[in-house]
Amino acid sequence: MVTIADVARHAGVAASTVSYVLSGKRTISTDTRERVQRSVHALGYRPNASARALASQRSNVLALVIPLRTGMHVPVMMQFATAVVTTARRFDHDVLLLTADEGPDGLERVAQSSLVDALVVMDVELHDERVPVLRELPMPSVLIGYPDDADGLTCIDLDFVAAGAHCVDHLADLGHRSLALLGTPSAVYERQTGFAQRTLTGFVEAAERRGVLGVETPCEHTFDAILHTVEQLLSDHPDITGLVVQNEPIIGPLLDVLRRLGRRVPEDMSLVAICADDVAERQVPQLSSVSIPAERIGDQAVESLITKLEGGDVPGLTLVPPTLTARGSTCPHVDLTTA
Amino acid sequence: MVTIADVARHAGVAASTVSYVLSGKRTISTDTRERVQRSVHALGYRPNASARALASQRSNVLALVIPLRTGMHVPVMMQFATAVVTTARRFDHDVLLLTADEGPDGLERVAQSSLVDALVVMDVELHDERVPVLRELPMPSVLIGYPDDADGLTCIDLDFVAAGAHCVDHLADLGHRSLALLGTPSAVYERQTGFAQRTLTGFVEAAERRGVLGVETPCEHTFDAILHTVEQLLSDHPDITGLVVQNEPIIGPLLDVLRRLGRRVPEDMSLVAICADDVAERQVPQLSSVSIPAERIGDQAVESLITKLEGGDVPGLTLVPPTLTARGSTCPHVDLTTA
DNA sequence: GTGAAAGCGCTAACAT
DNA sequence: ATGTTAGCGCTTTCAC
Repeated sequence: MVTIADVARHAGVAASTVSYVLSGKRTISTDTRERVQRSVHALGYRPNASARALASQRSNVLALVIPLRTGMHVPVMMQFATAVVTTARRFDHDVLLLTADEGPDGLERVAQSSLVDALVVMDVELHDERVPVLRELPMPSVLIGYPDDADGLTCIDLDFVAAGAHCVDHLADLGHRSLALLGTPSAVYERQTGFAQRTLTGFVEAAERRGVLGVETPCEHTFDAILHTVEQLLSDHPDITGLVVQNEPIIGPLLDVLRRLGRRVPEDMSLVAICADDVAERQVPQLSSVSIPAERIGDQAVESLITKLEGGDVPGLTLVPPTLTARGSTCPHVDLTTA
Repeated sequence: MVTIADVARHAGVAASTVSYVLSGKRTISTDTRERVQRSVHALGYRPNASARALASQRSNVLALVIPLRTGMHVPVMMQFATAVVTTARRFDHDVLLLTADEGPDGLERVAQSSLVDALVVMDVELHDERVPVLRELPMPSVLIGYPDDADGLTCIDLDFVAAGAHCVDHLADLGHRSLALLGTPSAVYERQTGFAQRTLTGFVEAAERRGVLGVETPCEHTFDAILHTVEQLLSDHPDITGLVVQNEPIIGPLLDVLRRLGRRVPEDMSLVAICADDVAERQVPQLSSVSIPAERIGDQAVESLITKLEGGDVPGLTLVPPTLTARGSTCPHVDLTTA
């Protein structure tokens, strides 16, 4: 292994000079700088990460805590993780992957041991036991999603309230008067994950504001559950012509179910999904949807973290505005009673 | 920050004694050990990771290199990553996440700087430019998938040749005489990713061995492409009654296409998929499938790596045997010409 | 503009 | 069974 001392010797300078050439924290004469750079190249020198971290009190590593439960929003999570890594690299940082099942202790472990300089925590629940830990940690963190009490934290999330409302507005604009939200499995609501709750809030409020019927039901992932849920829904509320779906894995089967029940999309039933764009585009017909801008959120999270590491200020809560893309699964409602 | 010196002072011993209590590399009297452990607890001591790494020449971090292109086998990759992290933690290691777009340089960077002790590289192609780099790196690595020239490397993969053959055997056993393999998009074959090629090999060889027709076609992900591909296939080979699908995202739409073409599954067309179990189980009918044991492969990869780190020997190539689960999408072929 | 030297917090010989 | 000490390779004062 080639060390900084080897480079210094090769270039005929002191080790500290090599260090300063590399960090740029001191003005160096063009002559020495080039000589050092040549030596660095010639010897193939790579600074030792641990030595650097030990001396500088900075590991240049960020922790990314991802939920372990699979099946939730897997493709979105991947996009997100990819964005975090890519952006971290832009700022010369690496990413340590933690699964949420290590719990609060895991955060403490990597933080207290100075393995990482800062943390990105995904899938934050309304009453998340990691939140108090994060507050006490001697390093910055950014949460994706936000807890009930977000005081003193930095949180970034899609504005799910607005997302729910957008779906209602889109359908109401098209003349639909009776809408239903087909949500995540009830376990997700019970876990009090913020996003499901907040979408529901936006949906209900917007329905009220627009004066349309807005009913809501959770939905499990099995085909039978979907079939039963939809049948029940349509028998309880036969007037429903607009469906909002926030439950990525059921989207495919749901289209089957509607077909099987004799409801054409969009002629008999308009459908808006809250899901990744590529999922929406893969369906037949392509779905009108509010997409999850995972990449944008990931970028934002890392940028905020870097800002905080450099002593800068960032907003406590950043809500990324949702955008709705109209595709083939929604169309104007034809009111048969007045037509 | 509380250091090992603080703990030593608190317990009235030398710093090295604290170190040895923590590592267990020396026999310590019960008395001192307990005293030290109490001090560790009392002060909330956490060894500094960089200092430890610098002194011991071991970071206790593994690199996990995941493909950046999304949409391929995202859920499988997630399972895999999760398994790697979980198993790494069992061996007291952490996982640094790298995206494949850093290329060979990325591997060199984290290895040469001693950021990591070893690497797991996913999605290895037949002629992978990272392979020569890995060979020269001063640390162990494990590849998921395997390149053309696997000499001196440690590779783990599902036995895709056997997977392709299993599908043929299953269908041939049910009396089907004309089979087709609906493969990945042609770009995947062109990239020379091993798994697609090898499945094809197993499929073709088994078809020959069993004396049945075995044709093959790549398939893109759009609905129109699927429709067109299947129509073409059935018009070229009207006798086909058995389909093997290795292309996870098209599975849902494919069932639609068959329905639209008036082929019932399994009565008119038996279908075997090579995909994750949960995907197979979510379809209607549930699909007979060869699953990708991502968790098992991830475990295996980390275990091999740890063995190598400890100086142990591991096989150059580990092929995980595939298992076929028969579900509702395959049934015996009724030969109308002889019946 | 550059060098010398003192740590950063830990591990692992080398002592006893 | 435990203590002493010399690094690990780098950053960053302090000194000139």
